[in-house]
This record gives sequence, C-alpha cells and structure tokens, in this order.
Amino acid sequence: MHVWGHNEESSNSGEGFVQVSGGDLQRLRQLNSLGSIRALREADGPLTLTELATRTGLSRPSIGDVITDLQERGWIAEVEPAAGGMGRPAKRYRFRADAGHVLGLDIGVNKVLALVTDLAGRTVASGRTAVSRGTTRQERLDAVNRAIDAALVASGLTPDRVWSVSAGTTGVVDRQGRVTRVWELPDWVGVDLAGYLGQHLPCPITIQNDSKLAALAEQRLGVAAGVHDLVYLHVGRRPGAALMINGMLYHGFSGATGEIGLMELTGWTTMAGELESCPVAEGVPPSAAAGTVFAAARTGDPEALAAVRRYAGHLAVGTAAMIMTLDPELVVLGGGFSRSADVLLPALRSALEPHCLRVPEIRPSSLGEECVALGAACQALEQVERHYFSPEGSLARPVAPVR
Amino acid sequence: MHVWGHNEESSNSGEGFVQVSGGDLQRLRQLNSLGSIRALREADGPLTLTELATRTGLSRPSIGDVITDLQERGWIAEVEPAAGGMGRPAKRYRFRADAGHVLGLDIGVNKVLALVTDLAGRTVASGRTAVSRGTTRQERLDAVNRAIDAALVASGLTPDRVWSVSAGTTGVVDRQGRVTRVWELPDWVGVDLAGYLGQHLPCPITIQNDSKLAALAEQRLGVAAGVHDLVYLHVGRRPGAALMINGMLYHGFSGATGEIGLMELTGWTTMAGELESCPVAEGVPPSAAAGTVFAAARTGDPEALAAVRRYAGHLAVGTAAMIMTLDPELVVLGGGFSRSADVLLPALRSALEPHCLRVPEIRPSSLGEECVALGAACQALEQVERHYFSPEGSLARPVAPVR
DNA sequence: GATACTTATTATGGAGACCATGATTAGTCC
DNA sequence: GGACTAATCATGGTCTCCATAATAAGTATC
Repeated sequence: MHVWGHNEESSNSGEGFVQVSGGDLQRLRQLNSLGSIRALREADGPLTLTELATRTGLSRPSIGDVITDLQERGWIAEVEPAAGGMGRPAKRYRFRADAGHVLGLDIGVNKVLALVTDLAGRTVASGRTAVSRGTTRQERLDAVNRAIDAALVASGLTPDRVWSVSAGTTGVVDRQGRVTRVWELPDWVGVDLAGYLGQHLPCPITIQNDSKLAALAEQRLGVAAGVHDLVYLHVGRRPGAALMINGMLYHGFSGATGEIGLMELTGWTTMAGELESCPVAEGVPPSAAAGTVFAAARTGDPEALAAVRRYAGHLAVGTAAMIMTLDPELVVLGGGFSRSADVLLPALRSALEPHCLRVPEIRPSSLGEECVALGAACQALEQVERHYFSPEGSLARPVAPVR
Repeated sequence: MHVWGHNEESSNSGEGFVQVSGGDLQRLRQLNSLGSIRALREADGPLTLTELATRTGLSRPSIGDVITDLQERGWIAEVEPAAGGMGRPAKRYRFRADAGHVLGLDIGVNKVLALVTDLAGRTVASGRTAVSRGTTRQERLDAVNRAIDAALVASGLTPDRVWSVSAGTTGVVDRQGRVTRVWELPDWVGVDLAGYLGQHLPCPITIQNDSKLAALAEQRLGVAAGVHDLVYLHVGRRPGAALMINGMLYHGFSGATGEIGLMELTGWTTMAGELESCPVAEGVPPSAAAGTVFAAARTGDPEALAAVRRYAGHLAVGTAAMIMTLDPELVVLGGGFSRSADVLLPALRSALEPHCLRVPEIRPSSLGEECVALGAACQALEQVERHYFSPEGSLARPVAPVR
C-alpha cells in the first residue's frame, strides 16, 4: 500500500471491515510492541510492567521482553520509580514524545502561524508572520517560510529533524493536495504548496482546507473531544463548514465537503450584509461591523438583535440542510464570529428549530486562533501514526521518515 | 466488546485507527485462519494450498496446518483436484458458504418479502405475502411471519438454523432498532419488530430503514459496487435518501440521516403533485399517475415533459444540498420512479447543474424490487462477519449464534 | 536493627506456531 | 517405462509466548 503520497490516506480498504493481518512470529511481536506503545501513549502517567501486562493482556515476562526491546530502540524511556509504596519498587516507563516533532501550519488570509509539537501534540515552539488580503502569492510563500524558520529556530530543530508537516489553507483542496478553488485570494488557486514546502522539508507533507483542520483540532483537543460525528460551522465573513464522521475528517470525492454555503438559496454569500447594513454599524468599516452589531445585541439593542436574528435565519437554512442530511451528535460554532457565541448561538438554535427533526447540541469553539495550526499538527501526527504506529507501520527506530 | 446487541455496531473504536490486536500464539493462529478464510471467500473459485500460501503470505507447511484445522472445524471443504495439469495435482479447497444461512426481510407498505441466503449472499429461497396501506400492525406482523415461514419451508431450514436476521422497514429506525417515526403507516410507530421476530428466531436481529438497506444492496451487489461514498436517492410517492460513507452505511446519531426531504423548502413532500396534477394524468388514480406522466414524457409530450422538469427541479434542491454537503462519488437513483430513469435522470442532472460545484455521476438502481430484502441479507451477513470473521470474532465452529 | 511481609525482577523449562529444507508421492509427457 | 513436474509429507530449528519458582529490594513491625 502506498502510504506516503501527499494527501492519500490508507483507507482501511474493503467494505468497512478491518484487514486481517496475520503473519509469522516477528509479526506477532510487532503487534504486541504496537499494543504496548499505544498503552503507554494513552496512559496519563508512566506505567509499570505489571500495569502494562494487564492493559495489553500479555504475561509479565513477555511484556518485559517487549519493553526492553522498545527501550533499546529508543521509543520509550525509564522513569524514576514511584516512592513510598509497599514491596520492591517497580520500574516505570513512559513514551518518548520528544523522540520526534511535527510541524503544523496555518496559512491564513491575515497571518501565517507555524507550530512545532512533539509526538504527544504538545506545542514546543511557534512562529508567526503577518500578511494581508493583498499579499501576493510569492510574498505569502515567503511569509510561510519565515514563520517556519522562526518556529524551527525557537525549537532548536533543523528541518531534517521534522517528521511530518501539514498545512491548512483557505479554499478547496483535493486529494492530491492541490488548491483547486479559492474565493478570498485571487492568485492562490493552483499554488503548489506541497512542492514549495518540500524544497526545505524532506518529510511527508499534507495540505488541507483550514476549516477541516479546525474541526479536527476541536475533535482531538477541544470542545468536541470524543464526539464521533459532528458538523463544524465556520462563521465569519466567508462562512464554511467541515464534517467529521466516525471520528475521521470526511473529505468526499474531490475534497469539497461542507460547501453547502455555495448554494444560492442558503444566502450564505450575502448574509453578512444583514449585519453590515444594520444602523448600529453605520460608519464602522465592514471588517468591524459584525463585532459592533454583536456588541450592541449583547446590550439589548432591538435593531441589532433583529439583525442577528436575520443573520441566524440565513445561517440556519444551510446548517439545517446539513443536520437533516447527517444527523450529527454535535455542531461546533467556530470562526471569527464564534467570539460572539453568547449572542449568536441562541439565535441560531431557535432559527434551526422549525427546520429540524432534532436540533443537535451546539457548542462554541474553544481553541481560539491557534485552532487551524493545532489541527494541522494533529493531521501531521496522524501521518506519523500511520507510518510508525499502525499495523502496517514499521516501528523501526525513531528517525524522521523521508518522503 | 458487546457485539450482539440488536442494532449496536462494533465501531472500530478510537479516533479512526485500527485497534492493534496482539496476543499469544493462539491469537496469531486465529489471525492467520481469518486471513485464509478471507482469501477463500474472496476468491472466485477454489484455491490450492500454494495459491493460499502466496495470498496470505504464510509458508506452504504453515498454511497446510491452518487449512487442515479449518477443514476439521467445518469451515472449508475439499474440492475435486483440477484435471489436466503438470505435476502432482494439488488439493483444492473452497469456503463452505452452505455452512450457514441468514434471513433478509423487506417489510414494505404493499408487500413482505423474505429471502434466505447462504454465507456468500446467494439467494437459496424466498417467501412473499401481499399487504396494503390499510393493513393493521398485527396483520402486518402476521404477514411477516407467513413470509418467513414460506421462505424457511422452501429452504428446508428450521428457525434455529438461521444465523442472523435483518429487516428493512419504512420510517426512522434508531440505534436500538426501534421504529421512532413513520409517515405512511399510522400504527407502525414504536412497533417492537426485534421482539416479535425474536419469539420465533433465536438468532441476532437487526432492524433498519428500508432505503438504507437498498443503498447497501446496491453498493454490495448492484450498480454501486466498489464505490465508497454515495448518496442513494429513493424516488417514489414518498422520497427519501440514504448515505454510504467509507463503504459503510451511515446512521448518524439518532438514525435519521438523509431526511433532508422533511425540510419544507425542498418541496419533497408536495412535489409528487407536479406529476399528479399534469393534464396527461387526468382521471388516472394517484398511484398510477406518475407512471402515466413518465410514459407520456417518453413519447415527447410537452406537458408531461414540463411536469417532469418541474418535479426534477424540486428533487434537485434537496439532492444538491446533500451533494454540496457530502461531495459523493456517485448518486444512485432508486425507488419506484427509477423505472423511468430514462426520462427522470437527464432532467435531474440538468436541474442539479446550477446548484452544484460538481455534479457527480448518477446511475439508476439495478436490483429491482428485491433490493431492500437483498440489502437486509447483506446486513445480516455483516453481523455474521463480525461474529465469526473479524479479529474480535471466534471462528469457533459453524453453528447458529444465539442472541 | 532484625524479621516478616509485600511486590518486582530474573531465571528456567516448556509449549505452540512458524519456517527452511529435503525426501516422497502422484500425476503428465515422450 | 523413464524423465519431468509440482504437490505433499517429514524433520529439525527458531522465535515468541507462558507458567512457575527463585531472587531482590523495598516497607512495616517489634
């Protein structure tokens, strides 16, 4: 199976069932090593061999063998024994999250943010550069480069020690990682991001739509932790949506999922006008109008409240269409306007009511402006997971995989 | 893990990754047995040991051991060696699809159909009873019972030799198999189908919405074979939809996926009127009106063509909303009106054009009126698969599992 | 501070599953 | 009937896991 193509995923092929993966005795050892690594990664603290034995189902002597092996290969490390217990103190082991690092990029309209995280997804360094709507393609790419450099410098890593990179960008991104459609940046269509990043970073590279990565971040680290089926609503100047199904991002056939806002009858392309044309926002520049209206609505201004209600009414049409199609467990409200969720969320909920069989729970996003970059890091970690920690993975030795 | 709850599925838990499943040597043997069974099941004809060795990756002596074991337990059978080759003729083995049988039920408005299939999904017997919109709940259940009896008699099986049952019914079916909402049959809501069927059939029982099962059948056996992401459109008196995502039926949080037709602005609940009120169908009873209009449109009648266009225009709104949300590879046109796909399909396609970023391929359903029952059989086979042929399964011995 | 107790580690022997290799068997071709 | 071909059978070896017992390193108690 070809795992390292840019955006290709190792879709558990077949008709929904797991590929059975037997083999010889080395294979069995590999599976048991994977189980041990998984147990250590998922535990909160370090584990003793006895704890590992019960979690993996292996016997005490066997797990000892497996762990020594993994330790020699550099995947796990020994920790000080716990003090103050009965009996002989047990050795304790932890997963070496510092064995490798990944890079998560948010290439936005107004900023570029690069995060370096370890294998547990903890941010260890970041870099940021400011750009704007008018920034040209080449200037924007240069800004990406500077942000990456800054993050790498701060982390003390050289580019060849980065294991995987994922970048979020506006627009539709197809399975091959090409930006096929963009609305906000005129010269961004067709940009070869993977190619550009690949000049300096020899590791696997994934490109993805920014809303999708924000959804991923919320489901992994944020307000939707543990929820398997959700709709992420990006509410801002240009609204959008992303879907997570069975705990995985859903990309569809050509990467254009969640684009219901492009159907004219939803009114999503024009609904921002309901806020901008509100008398409360007269004289305020369009970029700040929404905030002004939400603030006024918060104080009870009737005109502002009516404008928010109309805005939510439009938003509800497209949202209800997705809800009725997918019946998700949760809707996450993200994007710039989600800062005003206290005003917007109740309006949206009551606007959804008449359209829906069942209005799902709605929660405002919790990760703030690093959301997309964090999601990118999650995506990069998933690549690493597939390469090292899946049944098809190698678990060979912690070194940066080459593309 | 609890596998045999009525409608509960063993969702490959976790965040999209396969559970690593090591263990001891017996476990390894089990995995290799599963691999061999899978290879035999997926092959067209019988296989020799050498062929099996290359397909599973095991060595020749080992696969011999595995196969002998499986043969002794009754899962596979030896076949006549192939005649006329060089060298010593090799023993050949096949999967014993006749080792067990499942029951697929279509409990429709106008008919009840029961199919008995073997483990390869081949129909070996069927039973059918006629019902109508006015049939009461109890009468309908009795009709189900008679259809099952007829199918079992025809197959020569006793009820305790059925391995798994799945039934398709109109309405929304939740995860527990309860019929929570029905539009066509007034007294059908809340019917305890699983409980009723369980009185006579001691095996696992699954209840599912009929459109979903039709979609499953088309994806497994029909026009959508091999397609992973599709929208199944049921076009008939009461239109509906079902979704398959990543090669699996998608049920959503409360089982109510694909219900976009309930949003008023799609016009799905009233669009049949466009056909029934067409002058061409004057005096024709409503149940036959659509067919008359389609037939007239086929001959070029301008009024009929306009009616079909208007109908397709309504249908396109809800369909486009699902397409823009999900970006599927394929749309399958099923249900009663799909018999007139030659007229309806082009109209739908051109009505979708202005709404969609990309209009996916649209194919008419191919399985005809047994579609739902076949889908039910597929669903029942999936239960069997989980019980016997998944890494969590037992592969113990081919006997009917008890609930 | 010695002794009992508790828990982990280490060492030993055994069983199961797989593999490589070579001897044997059962066909076809000439 | 003999050469050739390809499958099956038999042998011994390796790997991984397990159960059990002996040893080690702490705490608790007197």
